[in-house]
Amino acid sequence: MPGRGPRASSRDAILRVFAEHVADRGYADTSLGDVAAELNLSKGTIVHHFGNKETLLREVHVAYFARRFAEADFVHVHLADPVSRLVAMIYALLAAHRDDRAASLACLRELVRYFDGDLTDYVRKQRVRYTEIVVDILRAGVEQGLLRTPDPQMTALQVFGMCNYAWTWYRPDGPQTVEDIARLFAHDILAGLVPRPGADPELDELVSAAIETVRRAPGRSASDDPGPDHPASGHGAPDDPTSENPGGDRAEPVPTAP
Amino acid sequence: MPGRGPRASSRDAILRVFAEHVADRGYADTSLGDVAAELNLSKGTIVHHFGNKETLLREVHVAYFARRFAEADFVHVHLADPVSRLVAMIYALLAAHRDDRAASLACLRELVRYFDGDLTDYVRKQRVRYTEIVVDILRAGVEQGLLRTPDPQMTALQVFGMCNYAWTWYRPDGPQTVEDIARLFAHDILAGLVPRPGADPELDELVSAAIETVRRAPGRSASDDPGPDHPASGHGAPDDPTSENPGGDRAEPVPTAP
DNA sequence: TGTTGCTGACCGTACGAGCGGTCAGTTAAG
DNA sequence: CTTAACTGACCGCTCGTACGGTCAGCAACA
Repeated sequence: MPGRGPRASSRDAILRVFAEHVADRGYADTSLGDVAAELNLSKGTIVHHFGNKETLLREVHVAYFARRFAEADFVHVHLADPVSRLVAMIYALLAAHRDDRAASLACLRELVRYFDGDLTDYVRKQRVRYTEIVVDILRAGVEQGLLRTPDPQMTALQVFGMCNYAWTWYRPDGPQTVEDIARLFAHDILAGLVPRPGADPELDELVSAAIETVRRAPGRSASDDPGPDHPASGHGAPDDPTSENPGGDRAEPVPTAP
Repeated sequence: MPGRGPRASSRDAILRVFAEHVADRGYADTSLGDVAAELNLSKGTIVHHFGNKETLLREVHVAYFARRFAEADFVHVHLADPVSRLVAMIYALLAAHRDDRAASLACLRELVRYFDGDLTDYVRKQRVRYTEIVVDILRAGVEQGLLRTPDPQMTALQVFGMCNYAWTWYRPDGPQTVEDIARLFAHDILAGLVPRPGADPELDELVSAAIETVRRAPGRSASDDPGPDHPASGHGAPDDPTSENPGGDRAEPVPTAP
């Protein structure tokens, strides 16, 4: 127990346990009382720190996407060609299931809560921005003749689906490692399931190399590593979390996924 | 209002409205009182018919899978080769988002409730069986040299993911039709995103033909058509819904998805 | 050095709303 | 008359939230 620590802020701990509960039970079935009890805190303390339950979920979500954006930045810095970047994004999305489990599941389970304007527009912007990163990769690949798709937006949703749906079946102690899964998914979607005579072995190497690049990224494997302070570089978070887009229209012209 | 109809069983109406509420709000946030009010019924009536809330969800789930199994039967009867069958299954899964919206969303949203033994083993068996249908198609394709994947089980999960995740972004009034989406997804996963010189145009025809076959299936377009009484043919439901597998182990060796 | 006063993390209780579920009774069809 | 759909009041419970109060640490001041 924190034992009324000397200014020991319980914020992070509350956020962590709350995310775990949401990941395991879902938002509606997560009780603040249970979270408080697990931390030997009073329910009132949680309210003191965050105000209400919804804010907790929002903070989990914002932090999760900050980590994903930092990851995307890393990918763009260390990998140049669109195909490698796409593989890396697939791997990153799948690896989050293992390395950022609680937040990943919490966000994916409760994803639908961000549709009806329940949560801040900032969260919506994060989702749109993240989707655009992958769409841009696909579009660049098509322009360079390295990829082929008549609708990058739609294909991005396909990629998000095959990765994000993993939360329903992926288990860290399963037979396949995340790297195995990423390699298979990337190969399937890049080379296709229909075999062709002139299948180039270079593709397998490219896939493995891209995965390895991200896997060896600094600040990995430490599961409770909150990641670098996500410097506001290329794909940094849009605007500011505190500013409530005034008069922002609720219409969502382009579907987003992650 | 049904006006205390002549033996007019409200069962189906309750099930329908309940599924819609779960699809829109999720199971935990669905109130039996709200469902009853929408039907001008008393909450007690719902309990009278179904016993409790969990049973309602289970019945929605069982009915949903019965429809999917009937669909899979149709596919196997009318399409012979594994590639066409795979395309048809992709299309069927996507089309359910449009033609069987409420039940699809309800099942996909609350999918995770079937992991911890909350619901009957029968529901679990349905999921496993459905997964096996697609795995078998993939395996047959590999054996006949028409498909290539080192791990049919994993690839099946990939396919389920890209289809089922559509519930998070698909809107019936969106720019693309379900047929467009299915065609794109099928082509992407079959031919791959990396273009190859000798891309055969036959594949596009095969994809379109398979989709068209399922689209023209009898008993379609009538949205509230409960479908044929899913005759217990090849892929019929496993065992009996009422029999509670005694001593069934909770272990789920192979992950399932839909 | 002693004291004073402020800040903020934290507690404990209370409250009101809403939930799933119960049950005795009513109504109408067969 | 029997049966079953249905009602509406009711119970027990859980939850999010509100709020008054406690106490440790710290800084300013005498």
